[in-house]
Amino acid sequence: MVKIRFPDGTERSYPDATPIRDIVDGLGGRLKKEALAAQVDGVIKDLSFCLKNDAALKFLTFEDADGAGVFHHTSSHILAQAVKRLYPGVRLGIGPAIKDGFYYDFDREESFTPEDLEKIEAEMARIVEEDLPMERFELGREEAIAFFSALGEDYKVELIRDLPEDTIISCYRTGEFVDLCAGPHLPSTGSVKACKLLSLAGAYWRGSGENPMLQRIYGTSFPKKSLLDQYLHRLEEAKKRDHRKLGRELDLFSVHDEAPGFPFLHPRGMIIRNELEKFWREQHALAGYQEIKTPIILNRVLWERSGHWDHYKENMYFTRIDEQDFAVKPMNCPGSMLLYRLDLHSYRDLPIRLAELGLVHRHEMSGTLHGMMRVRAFTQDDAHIFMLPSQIKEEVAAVIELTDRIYSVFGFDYHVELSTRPEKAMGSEEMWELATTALREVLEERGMAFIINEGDGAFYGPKIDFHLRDSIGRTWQCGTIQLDFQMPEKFDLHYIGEDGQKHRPAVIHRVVYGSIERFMAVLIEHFAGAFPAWLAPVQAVVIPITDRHHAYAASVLKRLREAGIRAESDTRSEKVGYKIREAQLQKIPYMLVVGDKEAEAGSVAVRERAGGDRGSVEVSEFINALLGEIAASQLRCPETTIDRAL
RNA sequence: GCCGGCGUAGCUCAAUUGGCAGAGCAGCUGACUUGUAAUCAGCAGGUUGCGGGUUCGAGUCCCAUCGCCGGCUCCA
Repeated sequence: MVKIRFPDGTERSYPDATPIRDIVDGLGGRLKKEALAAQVDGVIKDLSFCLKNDAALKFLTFEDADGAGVFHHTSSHILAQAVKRLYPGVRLGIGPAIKDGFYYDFDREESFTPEDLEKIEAEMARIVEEDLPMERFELGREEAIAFFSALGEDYKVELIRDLPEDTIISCYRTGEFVDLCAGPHLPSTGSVKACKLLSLAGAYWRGSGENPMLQRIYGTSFPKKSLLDQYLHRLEEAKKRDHRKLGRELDLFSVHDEAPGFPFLHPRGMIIRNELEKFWREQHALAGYQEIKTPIILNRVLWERSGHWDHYKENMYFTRIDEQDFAVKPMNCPGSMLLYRLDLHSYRDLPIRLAELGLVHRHEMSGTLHGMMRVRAFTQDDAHIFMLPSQIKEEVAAVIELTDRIYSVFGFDYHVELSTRPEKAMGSEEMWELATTALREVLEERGMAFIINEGDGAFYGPKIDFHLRDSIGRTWQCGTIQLDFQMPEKFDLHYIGEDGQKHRPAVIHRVVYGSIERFMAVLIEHFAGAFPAWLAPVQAVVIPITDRHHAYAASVLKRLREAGIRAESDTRSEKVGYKIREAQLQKIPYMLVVGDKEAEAGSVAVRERAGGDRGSVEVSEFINALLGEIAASQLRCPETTIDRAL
């Protein structure tokens, strides 16, 4: 007998080698129908898995992220099987579950077309209809290689050869189709009721540009058609928040064929940007930063010294001035280093925090450009912190706090990644180890969740990255904290220590917004264009009912503007409904309707963007309320910031 | 940069097997003087991304190029 413990704490005994499926069938209820797989002592297993030892057992349904993963993974096998049936010569790459779906990579001479996808979808439906059981079996290493070699599946053979020696090599069979796979899987193909292939894309084998490019088919699947429809609807809704669409509709920015990757900011977009910068300057002054500005074009010699010439040249733009080579800066650090080096620094002066809203240019590959999210010129809200080695952890922690505070004003959720030494790196292994450990310790001491991004550090040091989510769930790196022992060496920076000797300072490179352009893009999608009043390009619009109210409207507008409120008046000869509709579509926070009653009472009839008609109030009352709202929403001057600066 | 898809009026989209480039919204003009999400009428708007080719004839087919979209790679 084996003793099985369930999540609710109950325990039951079953005969040795009872398949999990029998247990769930015995329990009956909702789970009997919905269980897709199970966690045995935390390890995900097929329902056909036989329990031979005492264990904690948790059933997984589509509601569980792991359960959905199993469901999608099985869907990807069905996709591969359908493709093999329709196009027998195709060789298989890999086909994992991903967030909200799955993909499979195929190697085929001809390109798949959208029509092919329809055919494949239809064949997948047939495989689901056939309700083929998913049978797991294991092969020895040589057996497996022989098996997939015979099938001509060279990529699978390559995968097997690269598996660690002690790996159990398992395969799953559905009807005539067998795929190399660690599993687990659904018991059969029948439960994948609703399946949709979404897109087609090229993808390098094993993610390396050196390798051949395969054709990747993306899809998603659900246990019910209604869930699929819901998902597709959600996707449609999310696309309406796309910053490129809202940027045009709200007249915030544009991109032009004449300048790919270099967005133009319109007057309304500029207001948002200026508000962001204003807020940023306040926060950084409080946190003890000083602002500088360094040149955009600097001599080649500087870039050779900093290492950019060797490590970053392919991303840089160059020019010649008076027969000398210059480069347009892709980063702000070298300029900042020059400034630090200008003076002699005492250990008592450290840390020195030099902040710069620096415009950098990078030659990004054309295929990667994306609205304002990924561009070729952007402004980093940069800062370089020069400090004693003993101050590293404290300063890193302070930057994390500042970032968290600023993000929280916007209501962003974010996740954190720690990126380690890349292949093309400067400096010794020991230095990297030291720097990486310091960053890791700060994160751990603060109890922050983070994932490790192996080999993704900057060429001069490891980094902590803050990622924000766009409207359709893609994440974009915004804030980053990079620890650097290289630039101080390269630029021979030093400070005079207590002992009167020269010592090497450590440097942190950091950004909070990341790039103001990208941050604005994320912001637009986050608020779906409906900005809080402090950021809204137009905070209030006055709507006179008829021409005879224009004079009063003008007087209200004047008072609003004198109070520092960004306001406009809509004096077109249109009906109130028309003007309101327009203002709603422009997502203006407040609409102030003025007619006879208001003109007489010196009031405005307030309509809130979100809340609708709020009735009439005195003009001064409205102004005070709005100014109060603006001040409150920025949560300025929290005590912790002031403490730190002192 | 690579793979696939797409470029028609300011925006959203039509145009049959290759056969006269069109609609709504926005814009302009006029009328209407309006009380919380679209008043009516008229006018104007185009070298179909750009450049070649096939054809009696190309928005439509072919080639090349630029840009955009979705991915891959890379990155703030």
